[in-house]
Amino acid sequence: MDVIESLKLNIQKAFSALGVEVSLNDIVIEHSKDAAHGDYATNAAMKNCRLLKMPPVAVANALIEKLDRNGIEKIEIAGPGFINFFMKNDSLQPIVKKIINEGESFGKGEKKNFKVNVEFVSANPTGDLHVGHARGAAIGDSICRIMEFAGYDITREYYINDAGNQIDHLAESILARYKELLGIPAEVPEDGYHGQDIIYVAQKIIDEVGDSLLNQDNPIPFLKERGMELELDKIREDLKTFRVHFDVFSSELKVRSNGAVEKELEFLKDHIYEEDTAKVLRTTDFLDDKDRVIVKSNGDYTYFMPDIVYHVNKMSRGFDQLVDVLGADHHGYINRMKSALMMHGYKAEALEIELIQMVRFIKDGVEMKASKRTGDSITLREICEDVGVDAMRYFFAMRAASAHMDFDMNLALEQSSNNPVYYAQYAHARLCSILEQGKDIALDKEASKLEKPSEMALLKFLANFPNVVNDAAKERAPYKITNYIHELAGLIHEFYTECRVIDRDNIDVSSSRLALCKASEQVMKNALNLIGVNAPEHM
RNA sequence: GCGCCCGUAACUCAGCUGGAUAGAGUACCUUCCUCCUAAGAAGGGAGUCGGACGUUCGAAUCGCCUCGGGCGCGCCA
Repeated sequence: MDVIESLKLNIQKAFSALGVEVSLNDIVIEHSKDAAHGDYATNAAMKNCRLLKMPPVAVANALIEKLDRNGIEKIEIAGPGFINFFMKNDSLQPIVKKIINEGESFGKGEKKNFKVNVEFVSANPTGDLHVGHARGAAIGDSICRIMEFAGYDITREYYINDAGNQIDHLAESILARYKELLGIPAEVPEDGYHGQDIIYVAQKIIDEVGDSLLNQDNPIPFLKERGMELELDKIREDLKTFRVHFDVFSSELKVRSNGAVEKELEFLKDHIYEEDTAKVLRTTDFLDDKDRVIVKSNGDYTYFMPDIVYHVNKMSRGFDQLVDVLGADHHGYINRMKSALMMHGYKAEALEIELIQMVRFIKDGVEMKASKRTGDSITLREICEDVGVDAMRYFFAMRAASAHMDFDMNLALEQSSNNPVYYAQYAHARLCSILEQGKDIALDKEASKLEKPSEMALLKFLANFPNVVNDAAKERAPYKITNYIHELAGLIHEFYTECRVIDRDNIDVSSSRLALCKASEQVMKNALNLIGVNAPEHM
């Protein structure tokens, strides 16, 4: 059991001895920010003073009379009623052994037997992934890594909107480029795609089938299918570079096949009314503030209709929860989709939507507008080449998804050494270097010689990693991992500065410190992996 | 007009299930490499936590109001 858990139990028992039962969840142990406040502190006395009908400080005094002093050096009452714990060194040292033994599993949560489907990116296969997709990809993938590590059963899913008319526009655009490349005058339609990648696709098709399409009455169906495949291939390639993989690619066409939409309409009929000749879904019966048209007067479906089918399809595959990672401009969509699922008897919580706020890319003080249509968008590929995948992923994982963010291109492009990702990676590389040089010295897994402030601070922080993982998973908040990484790097650098690790005249201490290096290196690597950033051994 | 997100140091942002002196990076100013990676460390200046009221032992954090910025509110996708 870790130190924090045992402190909680200790306090709970003390409350019992005073005749009050307090839930473990109501006892909060926090790391003291200031060393003068000890190693750990609790506000339990203040929080529960009403139960005992005594002033906070009196409760604190009564509590500490009842506390078990095992492993505790000193207990103090401070301020308005905080109880500060000063731990004995040997109650903090055992974490080193635990980390080294568990290795890359340290921090993993228990299997939760809870299946979650996370859908993210889902960019239309009509052009290269651009930089606007990057944040969603980085955060979506990090959420998956963190939740998986915390013990959830995760399926990563990409939804391909291959049924809409954007695929027609794609085919027409490719056809125009195809003709151009063959020397036949043609123009990309106004509402088509004007990006460079379309020319690439057209060339690829020429390589495959030559000019044979010119003789066909209607080459559009072929171009739709082949063009989409080629676009998807590029997207998969870019995602791979970005260290993102998907378990499932779902096709809208497939989801809609076999009359699935008609069946869904039939299922929903009690919630549908007609207005003129359109069909409207009464989502206001649930969470929405407005009813939604699902079948237009002309008989076409609105985009909402197949999306309902898709979400019901996902639920029917046995997931306990769906998570959609969407751009913040989709927030109006949350309640209508939840409402539709509730018509199927699912709880509102069955679907959670993670909104990703817009990123502004600033270069030379001017915002760069990324547009797929105009062709002058910045692609994910080129920015990864310039900035590097590590920096991109770290940067995006650094901020809460809900926060608007500015991406300073100049900083990212010109001064990569200023990027905080290097601070963390450098800490890792330093440790690796020391471990390499001290590899002939046996590690003292008991870490019995650790006592310096920077050593003890590091120990406490390492021990907290599993809690941080759990919290980040529960909140679907990768930035909490990134914050942890940053702070851990700081503690490692402080330790490095204060404590000379390899000292051939003092092998005992070296041995303990090397074990601490190993444990710190392991936790740093585990944490970086959760946000998809490499932990280099040399820099 | 209605709804969602945001407003914290010069800049970019943490901190928000209420807790001790509000933090980090960048930028600026001092120090520190005969010694395991100076892509580092130590220290300094920098704040009416947008504003007002309320809830209470205690509010950056919760509630209401208000101001400012972004985004939604289609028989578009």
